[in-house]
Amino acid sequence: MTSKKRRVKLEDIARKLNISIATVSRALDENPRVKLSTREKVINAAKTMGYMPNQIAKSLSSGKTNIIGVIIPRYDEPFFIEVCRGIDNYAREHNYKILISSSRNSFEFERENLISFERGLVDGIILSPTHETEMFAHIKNIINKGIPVVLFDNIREEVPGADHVIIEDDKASFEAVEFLIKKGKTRIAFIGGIMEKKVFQNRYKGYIDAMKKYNMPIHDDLILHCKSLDREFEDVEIQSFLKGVSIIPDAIFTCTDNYGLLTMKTLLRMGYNIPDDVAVIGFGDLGLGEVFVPSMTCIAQPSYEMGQKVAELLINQFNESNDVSHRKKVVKLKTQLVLRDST
Amino acid sequence: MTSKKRRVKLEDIARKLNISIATVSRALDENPRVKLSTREKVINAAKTMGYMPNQIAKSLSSGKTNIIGVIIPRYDEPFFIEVCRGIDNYAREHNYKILISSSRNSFEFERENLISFERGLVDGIILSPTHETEMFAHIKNIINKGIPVVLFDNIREEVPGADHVIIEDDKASFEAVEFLIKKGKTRIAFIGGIMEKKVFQNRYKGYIDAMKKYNMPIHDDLILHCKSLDREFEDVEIQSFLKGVSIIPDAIFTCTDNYGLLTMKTLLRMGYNIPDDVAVIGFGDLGLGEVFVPSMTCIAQPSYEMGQKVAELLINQFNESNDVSHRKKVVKLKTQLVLRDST
DNA sequence: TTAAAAAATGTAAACGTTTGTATTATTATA
DNA sequence: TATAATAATACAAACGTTTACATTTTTTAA
Repeated sequence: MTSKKRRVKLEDIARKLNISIATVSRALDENPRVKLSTREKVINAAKTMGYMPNQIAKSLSSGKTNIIGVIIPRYDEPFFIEVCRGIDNYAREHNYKILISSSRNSFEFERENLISFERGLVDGIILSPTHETEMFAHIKNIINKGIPVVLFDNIREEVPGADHVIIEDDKASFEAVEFLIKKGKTRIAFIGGIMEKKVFQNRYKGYIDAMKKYNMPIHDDLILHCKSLDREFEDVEIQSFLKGVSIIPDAIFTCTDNYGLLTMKTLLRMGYNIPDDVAVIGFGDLGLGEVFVPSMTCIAQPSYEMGQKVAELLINQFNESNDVSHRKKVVKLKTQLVLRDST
Repeated sequence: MTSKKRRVKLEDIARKLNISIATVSRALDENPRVKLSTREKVINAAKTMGYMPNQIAKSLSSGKTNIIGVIIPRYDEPFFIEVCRGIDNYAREHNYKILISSSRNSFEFERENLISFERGLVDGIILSPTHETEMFAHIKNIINKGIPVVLFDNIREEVPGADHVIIEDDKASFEAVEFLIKKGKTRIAFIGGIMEKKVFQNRYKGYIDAMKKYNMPIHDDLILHCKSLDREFEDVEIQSFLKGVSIIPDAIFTCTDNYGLLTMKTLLRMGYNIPDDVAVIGFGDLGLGEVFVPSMTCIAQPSYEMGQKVAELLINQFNESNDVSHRKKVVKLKTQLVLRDST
């Protein structure tokens, strides 16, 4: 039990059975070209000797690693985790593993991650660009090298040769705001995120569109574009917004579950009643909205399904001919307004 | 732009510059054995030709993949994500990537994942065993093959040859319950998880120890071992527990943030005042406790640090001599009781 | 019982690196 | 200016597979 236990490899089995490596390899593959009795001998020997194929050698030989690279802007956002869960699930069913890395909301990290994926470790890449990502050269580069790419969530610009999966953000928030208006709310505030993010642009657009359509006055005072990329500062920002607002809103449409929860928290602490004084809507619906008291009305985003879809598109690319020319599918996923006590 | 763009490899550079592959390889390594002028030529050529090293070939040749395999019981638990974030962070700083997979709370999946990691894809493994994991043969097996292993969180049995990182669960919950007692609470309920999980055993132990030490009556009626492994059913279980309880508790010690939040939610809906009627403590402190109204007192677990520690131990193992004999460090991390409005 | 066909196995190149050792080119030394 | 020492480079094996093609063995048919 002390010794240098070398991995057993095909050669060892071959030597033991006095046959060639090729035959061993084929036997373990259940290749009918090798006689049944030999196959059985090999499989037995492999088992008793504790053979485990070397994935790296396999990959080098086959040119496939069966690994999918995933780049998300951050880990501490349930949305991304949920998407990853969806990816993982679909991928595993199709015999792929996923290698996740975070770009930490930084374009530079995103680029680095992408480059590190260029080294042949992954068969394809799933990427959710950061808000800083304005240039797409690094992505196009990867695609030009023939590596399949699927983008999701925050897509500022369609990248030729990649597939895209997005949510109908504008439509979703339009509907949410419309719902508030129809409830009779007239002073509807908006809390969104950095406008560098396409998703926040779209959610803002939906808000504005709905307000305009119903001829509601739009007060700049009632609009906050949260700049923080960090839980703690989001809280600070929202608090000071709510405390400093000149007109008291009777509803607040919020672009994130977390914004929604923070908003409700602050409102409650300030002594407002939800939903009677102020109604609140969140975006995402990743579990917490249901637990809060009062529970939070949310736009439910199909995050898990998004992950599955994204993985499906990528794996389809693997199986397509390498004809890059006519890819670029854009899949839009639908949301749903889930009504709860906060409205 | 149509064509089969083959990856450029060392050979291509070598041919172009009319030198040997070995020299190219060494030049790119900045190996002083190759003349400075040659090095520069090679590096330039590599850049202009768009050379990217092939990670797989490198790994095969070097016997190192620089990938760490991580197995967690589930994705949708902020604790595990936070640990992964810690691992990822430390790993990246030391030039490792992480490959996460979920055992989905199933021993069988855990085993499968472990086996798939035996195929040489990862240099070492970080594992948090599921509650179903009673046998450790599969882990010992891996260790016997010389693959470094670090275990964390839910460790039922110390595995020789592996490092362990745990939290002082019993101590933490003892302190929390003691705190409640000193606050004058007398009917302290306990809500924990499946007793197959060591962490829940320990947290229960801490509760019992504290109650005994202060001669508090222990009512079985006030104790719930939640069996669900699923958010939705946790809610159902806790609700029916709270609604069916014969004595109204004046405090509830809870073994999870989520249990705590669900408890608070149900109590509030039932019309109780927190903390005046009932105080509540959660375990974990992964962000939500702060947002809830009232905010939740929690035992703060150093999850991120746990991840870092675990990664550190693994990477240390990589650098040690392969002398398996005297490994098996057990690192215990401290918790902290964070006081908020729910107590 | 032998030639042809089919089945089983073997040989060797390939995947893209790294690296120990051998070889060649350059410089220093006498 | 020949030679020893050193610097620079090249050769080839190794990492553990897969697989096209070659070879050997077995079976079939005449």
